[in-house]
Amino acid sequence: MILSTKGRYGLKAMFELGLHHGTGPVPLKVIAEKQRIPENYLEQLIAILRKAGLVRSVRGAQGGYMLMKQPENITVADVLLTLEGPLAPSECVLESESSSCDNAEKCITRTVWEKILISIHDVIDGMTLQDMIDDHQKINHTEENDQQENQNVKEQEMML
Amino acid sequence: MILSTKGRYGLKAMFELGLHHGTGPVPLKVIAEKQRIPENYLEQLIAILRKAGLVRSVRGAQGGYMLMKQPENITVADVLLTLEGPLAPSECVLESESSSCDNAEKCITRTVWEKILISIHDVIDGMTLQDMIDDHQKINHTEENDQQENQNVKEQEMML
DNA sequence: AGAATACCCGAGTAAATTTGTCAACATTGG
DNA sequence: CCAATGTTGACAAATTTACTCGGGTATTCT
Ligand code: FES
Ligand code: FES
Repeated sequence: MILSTKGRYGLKAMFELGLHHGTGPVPLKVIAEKQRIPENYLEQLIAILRKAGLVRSVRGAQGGYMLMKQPENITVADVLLTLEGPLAPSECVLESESSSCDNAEKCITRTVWEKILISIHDVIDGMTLQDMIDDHQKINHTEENDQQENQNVKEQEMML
Repeated sequence: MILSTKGRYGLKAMFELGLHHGTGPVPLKVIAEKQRIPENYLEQLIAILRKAGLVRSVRGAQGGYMLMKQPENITVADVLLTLEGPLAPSECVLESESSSCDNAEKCITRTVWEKILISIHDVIDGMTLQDMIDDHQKINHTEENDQQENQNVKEQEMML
């Protein structure tokens, strides 16, 4: 398994915030309950997201968290990279440390890691919270008005 | 970082075996030295690969390891999945346990993990050891002589 | 003002995983 | 036989994960 609970919980939490976007702050307890995340743990995760500028907080009674930007301007990559760090399969495909491996120019496995990295980023860079919300709406009730470009949905059953 | 050293060392080792394919068994010590892998550790890894039917061993003096199949019939996925287990970003996209998550109908993050999984498999299923060997030959021919300071940062930009 | 609500922060920690190391043994070639 | 090499299982340090806990601070409601 690739991701830790940080990334998984974090994306769930951000999605939950996206659902309530524009309707005031959402208390941590609500996020934790709805997405079934240990509240004390989520506290830590959302602190990271806050410091990264993805969410902002409102203190005091009736406070909570809200998205800092519009859901269409927050990508899955923003969330996952913030919480998990680089999703590179190996050190040598990180920008930070390009000289960690000794014979990088001859190491052919490096090109494998690069291709995996690019492939992952194709997915997570190209998907925003708004895309997730749209998918969710479409699944929950498939009537409604909106007829816009079907960009990436491929009608796979989401079970149940 | 996604992969552990198991997968990284393992793919290096398999690549090394691919280079020597058809020329008799390669001792563990040679693989370890050429790919700079702790020999005692590689011992464990190659045992896994042997049990998975990817390599076979020749005991005794002048013994060593060799690929069980042709390099073009061994994919990167074969190696990585053997050593790392499923590369799924989350439990819920494993065939083994599809009902592990309780409210899968509301969970839109699952589709994200599915897309990442598919994307990774597009890469690793479609690449064989022979592909890696071919790439290696090509690189050695083009920059045969000198060891230049290469900036691979350019390739990072491609992933957008 | 005072109480309730809710974020903020740093410590601690048990369990799991990773990344090896080591020793004894089995097999083969010369 | 002897040396080279694979086979196996045990052990363990270091790191990471996935939390828990306790006190502190800011804000709002009455
Ligand atoms: S593993 Fe990093 S360059 Fe080969
Ligand atoms: S995380 Fe598994 S279904 Fe949502």
